Amino acid sequence: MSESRSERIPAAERREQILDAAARVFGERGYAGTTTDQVAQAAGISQPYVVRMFGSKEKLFCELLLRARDSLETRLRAALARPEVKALDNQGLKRFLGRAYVDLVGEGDIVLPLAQGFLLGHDPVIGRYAREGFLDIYRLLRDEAGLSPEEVRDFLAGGMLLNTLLTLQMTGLYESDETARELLACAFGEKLDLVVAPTKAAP
Amino acid sequence: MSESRSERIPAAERREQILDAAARVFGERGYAGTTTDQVAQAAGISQPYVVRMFGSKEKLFCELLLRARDSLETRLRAALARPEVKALDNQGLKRFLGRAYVDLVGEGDIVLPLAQGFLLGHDPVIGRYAREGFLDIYRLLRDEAGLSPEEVRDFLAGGMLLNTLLTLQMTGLYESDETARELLACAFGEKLDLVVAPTKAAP
DNA sequence: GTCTATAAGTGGATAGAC
DNA sequence: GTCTATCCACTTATAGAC
Repeated sequence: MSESRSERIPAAERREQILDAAARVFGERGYAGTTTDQVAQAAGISQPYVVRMFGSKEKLFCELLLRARDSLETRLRAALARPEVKALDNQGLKRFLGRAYVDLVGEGDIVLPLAQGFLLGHDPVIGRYAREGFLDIYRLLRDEAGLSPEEVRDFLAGGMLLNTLLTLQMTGLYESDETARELLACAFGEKLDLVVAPTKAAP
Repeated sequence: MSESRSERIPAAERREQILDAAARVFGERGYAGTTTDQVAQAAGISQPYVVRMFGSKEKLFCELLLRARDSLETRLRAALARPEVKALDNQGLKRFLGRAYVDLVGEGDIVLPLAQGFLLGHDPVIGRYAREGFLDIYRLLRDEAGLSPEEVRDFLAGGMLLNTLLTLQMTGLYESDETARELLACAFGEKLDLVVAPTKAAP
């Protein structure tokens, strides 16, 4: 049923598996709160292999940060390139990009490591990475989307709230707590079911 | 010059000292990223004493969460009780409360543990505390301040952005990075100098 | 490409002296 | 009220076999 030794798989592919697993675990438990062994178990391999593949826990996390930032930037640029956006004013554009962000969030745990990274300002290496990533997104929204600083601020603020609700696992209270339900509905809007009833596509 | 053994001080007072120190350290490094020894050093006492005083690291952190929530609620209620607020519409009220929040943030590191707690949704005990605290604030803003769910959402979103900029230590880039300067100015507004040039009052 | 074994270090908590 | 000493569990990382 379960094999104690993993199938032999090309390194590049295994690397992606580990990154996926790591994004989930780090996204949920944070950098310091996650052990390399938890990542290994989530990826179905041994702990030393995780370390060997990325050199260190820190490097693995930085990799995650880069990946999350790239996904986000790619997604935002794709949204900006759509024809509908021509017809939108900045207010409408902000909403449109906001929906694109929620879509990305709902698709998996790619962005939560970013949210966790934002708490690591004190760390000499990860902190620098995280600040750079944050400012990159800021500039993208300002220069490529053409939003004013205030509009960018409001967009980012909304994103931070969504991140917080997710890492708080407020979504778990949706059924049982009326206040939570109201807040979640208001924050996620029409995209609510992406986070309260995460659809696992059939394989 | 420095005494290796601390002065003998009443427990209640020592308790406050430890809580202050712990708020700083936990606020900066997060729950898992902080050791009880770091707290002890910040408070100028021995590590076992910290544990003994609060029973465990977890209980100490929960205490911090409660304290931060109380401070925040007290501050918001005080703001709501001021005479000027009568003349404000909801938009103005939101801004007024926002300034009250920044004041509290600028006064010390009382609220950052809250921000760190919001990342601990996965933890069975701390997660519950943090969610409850978050919903408490939500209800206060909705029921006592009379804001609509959307207005509360926007207020909270703004707060989450401020928290993020703080824990990211973006303020450290104020001098050197133009983008960071623009973003910080936009996010903190007139209260900017509370966070970029923290004034330590002379004793 | 992947594992087992393990070294080396760290951290929370307890016991007991003063 | 506060410390020193210390235990034990856990964690990252390395070595080396297969």
